[in-house]
Amino acid sequence: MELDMQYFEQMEQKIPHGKVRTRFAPSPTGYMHVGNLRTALYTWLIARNAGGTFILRIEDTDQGRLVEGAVDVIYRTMKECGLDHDEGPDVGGPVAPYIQSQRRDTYGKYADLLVSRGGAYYCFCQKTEEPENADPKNVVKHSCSCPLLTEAEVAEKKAAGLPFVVRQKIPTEGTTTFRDASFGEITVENSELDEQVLLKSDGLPTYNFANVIDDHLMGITHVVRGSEYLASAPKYNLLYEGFGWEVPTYVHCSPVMRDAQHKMSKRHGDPSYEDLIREGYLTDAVLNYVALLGWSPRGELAEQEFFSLPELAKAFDISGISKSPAVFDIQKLRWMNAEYMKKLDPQVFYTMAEPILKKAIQNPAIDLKAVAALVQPRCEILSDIPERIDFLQEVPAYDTELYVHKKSKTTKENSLESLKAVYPVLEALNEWTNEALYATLMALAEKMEVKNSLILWPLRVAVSGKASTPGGATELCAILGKEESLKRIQKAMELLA
RNA sequence: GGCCCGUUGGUCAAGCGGUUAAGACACCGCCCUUUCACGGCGGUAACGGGAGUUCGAUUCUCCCACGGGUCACCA
Repeated sequence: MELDMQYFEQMEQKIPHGKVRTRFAPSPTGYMHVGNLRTALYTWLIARNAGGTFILRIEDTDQGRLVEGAVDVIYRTMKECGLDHDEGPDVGGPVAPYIQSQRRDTYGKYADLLVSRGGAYYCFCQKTEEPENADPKNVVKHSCSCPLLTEAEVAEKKAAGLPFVVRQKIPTEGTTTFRDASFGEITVENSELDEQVLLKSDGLPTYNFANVIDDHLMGITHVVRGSEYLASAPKYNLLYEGFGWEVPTYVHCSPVMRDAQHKMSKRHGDPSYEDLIREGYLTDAVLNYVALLGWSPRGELAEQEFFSLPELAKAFDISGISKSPAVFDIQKLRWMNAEYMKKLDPQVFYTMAEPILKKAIQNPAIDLKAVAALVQPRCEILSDIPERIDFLQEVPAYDTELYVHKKSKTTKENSLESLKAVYPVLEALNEWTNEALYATLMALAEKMEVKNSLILWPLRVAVSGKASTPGGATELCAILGKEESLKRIQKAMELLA
């Protein structure tokens, strides 16, 4: 077999050296898992922290799983999150192409190279049947006589058009050791390692092979990935050794769990990044939360909870990555999201809330900006808004028991009396602002010699029909306007009578 | 089942041989108050178990238990 050594030389020459280079290499599934997002974030952070290069590579070697438009989801998500890449399919780069399906020839050539170096062999055996139904207690490693085939026999079979795969050759004795940046040194017996397929019969590489080739040819210095690959890492090391290449730094990350024993999964209805955004979470909050889910800052920053992306880039260090799986706590994310919402510039918040407000409130007399200001500190996620403000559109049917409040010492009876006293006073009020309303009602309370709450509680219930509202009685009246407020008080009095 | 990895309160976690074992979310209580919320203050709650090593182990070693990962021509 003839090998084009010049080709390999050319490829080697393209590889950039001397700088940290990381890559996020998703396979296009159509959505971004929270775990994936975290891996992408960490990978980006390692590059940015070191002033290195961040690369986006698409791993689409499984032709049976192609999903329409899935690559766009990746671009959009990365962009939205601010995880910009320096090299990738869309922006190009020195080691293009960045889509694995377009690198098909490369893998084939390197597979041949590895065979010639004794690290792999052509295998003409039949496809392994139904791995899912196999008895896990009785798994057998692949073993066949194909490695014994002479070069002439191989050429003959190939010429005859027999389908074949390329399999990795594993030493029968000894051990293989590799080092992971967070897990440390791990050693396994070579006899435990399977002679895995590197090149499939369709000519495309398996993930295991494509990764090693691409990571090397792209000059990747830090390989960041999920810990599910920890067990196969020794095989990658053998591959690097087989080629005579330098092994990159591995950074394996433990999974994000939905509970103590299950990973987050789309199948179980756990939210993906897009789902969270659709539910009204803020990208920055999600990123902040996810960053701290499995990583924590050291030293001075150990107490800090809020990090912007640049702050994370500055603070990030691999040693802070946790080895054990972390349970995703939506409650804490909600809290963090609420904190981000509160800090938002009111104008920005309004822009985000506007479509929701418009949908919930059709009454043109209501100032949506005022509503936004009221609701901003009182919702944890954007989608909380409708239920908080629906009463502005229409008073919901409510139980008059709402008027009974121990702390305010209100009863249905004294509430009715309060409202009766309030109505004419407000009817006579011309300046319809929160301040004027407040001052007026305070004066009324003083005159009647009752506690503020005896007046304000019934009024708030009367205009909202709710036990809990964003803002107090006078704020609500101010927003509703005089006519609507009086109408609602009138109705409430009828209800109480 | 083999191999690999992990194990600090309900959750995220700090700790890297000597600490009253941080902090955050959640929960509970109190205060503030124009309800709820916000805010302030405080509280409940943890080193999986057993042997070592050591003057001293949450920190180091080993065993066990539990949990996870992996064992595909999927990534």
